[in-house]
Order: sequence, then C-alpha cells, then structure tokens
Amino acid sequence: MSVWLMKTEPDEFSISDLAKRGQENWEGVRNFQARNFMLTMKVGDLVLIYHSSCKQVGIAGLAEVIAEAHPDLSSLDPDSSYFDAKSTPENPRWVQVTLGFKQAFDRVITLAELKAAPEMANSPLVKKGSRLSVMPIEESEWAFIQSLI
DNA sequence: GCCAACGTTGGC
DNA sequence: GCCAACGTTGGC
Repeated sequence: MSVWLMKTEPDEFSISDLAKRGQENWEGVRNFQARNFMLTMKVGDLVLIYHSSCKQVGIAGLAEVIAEAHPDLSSLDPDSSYFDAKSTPENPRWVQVTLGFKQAFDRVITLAELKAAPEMANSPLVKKGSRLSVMPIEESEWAFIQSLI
C-alpha cells in the first residue's frame, strides 16, 4: 500500500464535499508528472487531501483509491474547463482516479507546521516553488503525519 | 491582489 | 533543440 497526497482548492471541492458525496472522480489533473503518479495508484492506496489557495492551507483529511486510473473524459468535452484539444477518444491524454472518503481530520495540518518539520524536509510539498499537485508520501512522512492527527 | 516560480508553447 | 513569451499555480 502506498500513500499519496493530492491538492484541491476547497472552494471548488473540499474534504467535506468528499464526505458528503462518499466518493469522487478526481478529474482535471493536467500535469504530466502528476498524471504519471496517478497511473501507478492501486486500489486501497491512501490519499491525503490537501487544501490549497484558501484560508487554511494544509492537509485536511484522508481518502482511499477505490478505482485505478481510467480516462478523464472531461478532457474530451469542449464545454469543460478541463478540455484539452490534444486529447482524443482513441488516445485520451489524461486520466482520473476515483477516491472514496475515509476521514476528515479534526484540524487542518497546516503547511506552516509541515514546513517547520525536519521529517518533511524532502517532500516536494514543502519545496519552494513546487507546484506538483499529486505526489507520493514516504513511509516516514506518513508516520509523522499520523502522529499529528 | 501580488508576484515568484514553474510548465508549456511555438518561432526560429 | 533552444529559449523567449505566455499562462498557471499557489503562498502570502
């Protein structure tokens, strides 16, 4: 089992939205590195849900992969803001995974405290200028994060 | 709203 | 294949 982190803007879709809906197709990822990580996700993998571009930036809860990578059809829809002309039905360029809700944390584990922790120093999450929206979480990092919940 | 840092595009 | 210009991300 692997652990991942995925970013979302809570104004668009938050951990409480996921709690309400139970599951969600994680569409709209348009970055190759992030996509390649999604391609390696397995059912049962855990996913930390990170809130970005908001008042309380940080890790807000936990989900699990309930369906592995499959074509992101929003890339084929001209009416979607996620439309990509270079994606075709024969060769869809982008994928989504389906996440199931597990837990909303009692508090947001803030970016500030993650930045301050030596345990997280190697994570792309705290690297200056990193905009990666899907990333793996190391076992040691996961252990540390669990200790904060 | 600002702006630094990044990824992508497209001309050459 | 280089690189300038552009659009986007995301913290503050």
